Amino acid sequence: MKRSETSTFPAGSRMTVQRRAILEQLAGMDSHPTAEELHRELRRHLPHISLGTVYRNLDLLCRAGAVSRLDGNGSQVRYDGRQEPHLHIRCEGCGRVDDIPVPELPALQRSVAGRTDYEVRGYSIMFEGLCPRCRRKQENRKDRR
Amino acid sequence: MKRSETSTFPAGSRMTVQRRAILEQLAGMDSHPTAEELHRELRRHLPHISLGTVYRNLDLLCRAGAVSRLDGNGSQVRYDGRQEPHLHIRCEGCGRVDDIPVPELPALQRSVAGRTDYEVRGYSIMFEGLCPRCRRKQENRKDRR
DNA sequence: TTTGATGCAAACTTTTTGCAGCTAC
DNA sequence: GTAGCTGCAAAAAGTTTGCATCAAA
Repeated sequence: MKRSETSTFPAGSRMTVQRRAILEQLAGMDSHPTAEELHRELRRHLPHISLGTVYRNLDLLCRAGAVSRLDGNGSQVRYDGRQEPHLHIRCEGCGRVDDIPVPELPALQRSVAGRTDYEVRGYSIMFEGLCPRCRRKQENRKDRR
Repeated sequence: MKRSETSTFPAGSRMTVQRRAILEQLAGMDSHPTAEELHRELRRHLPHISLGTVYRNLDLLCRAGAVSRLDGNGSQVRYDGRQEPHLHIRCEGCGRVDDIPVPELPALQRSVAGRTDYEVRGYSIMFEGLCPRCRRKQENRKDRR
């Protein structure tokens, strides 16, 4: 989710080896990993890091505004370390999620704020479609028939 | 999720008492119920309808395009029977989800389609904020301090 | 030294699934 | 009569949590 407000890292929290690794791993991946994917990658250098620790840190980082949570049609939540306003598109074929930068998002947010009595704080936009690779696969399947 | 394509009800599927009830119940609720809320309501007239049946039907109706699935920051999925292009806003205080009609959505979809190699099929937009009631609650809490 | 964080495993919540019997067509 | 659908219950999938121990500040 994109947040309009700026938020601070929780006071009194400690920078542990695991927390730093999670932050760096997230920053270094341009995909949008699930907690389990992240855990699998992290274990290559920290073989004993637990899935619970990954979840606890992701939760803390989300609340701190350093990471956003991408819920979508999948069953698992995905996490995103980027902060600039952008939206997401999920492939219905393989489940991958890509970023799309779109300049009209701030205008959309203003428009929404003007049409509701809610205090608008942020948003999460997920498009759905077929990625180029899955499009090709589908074409091939059609041709074979 | 809003779909751009028109979709047909699955061929060979049967209109059972339970399926009709689910469709009618969804159409009659302007909230966006979870599977469990729907199940609870449905049981008032069909005391033996099972949660599994509700899930199976919601899944079928989603694939048919008659219903859309609202994933958001909550743990449970919510379902929406409306078909016109609109977006959603979830209250961070109480979890309720409201609709907001926004005229710029088709333009946004065109813009996205022009910026990606995906075949764009639909979208799901969730804003986050505080509903008027929860805003008031928060104000009161501040005043008391 | 203090207390926030971790690893582990168990618990929990939500959703899916197998199966025998039922019913729409 | 056929095969799609149902209720029930068990299983699966994903996430959270309790607790003893560890380690950052």
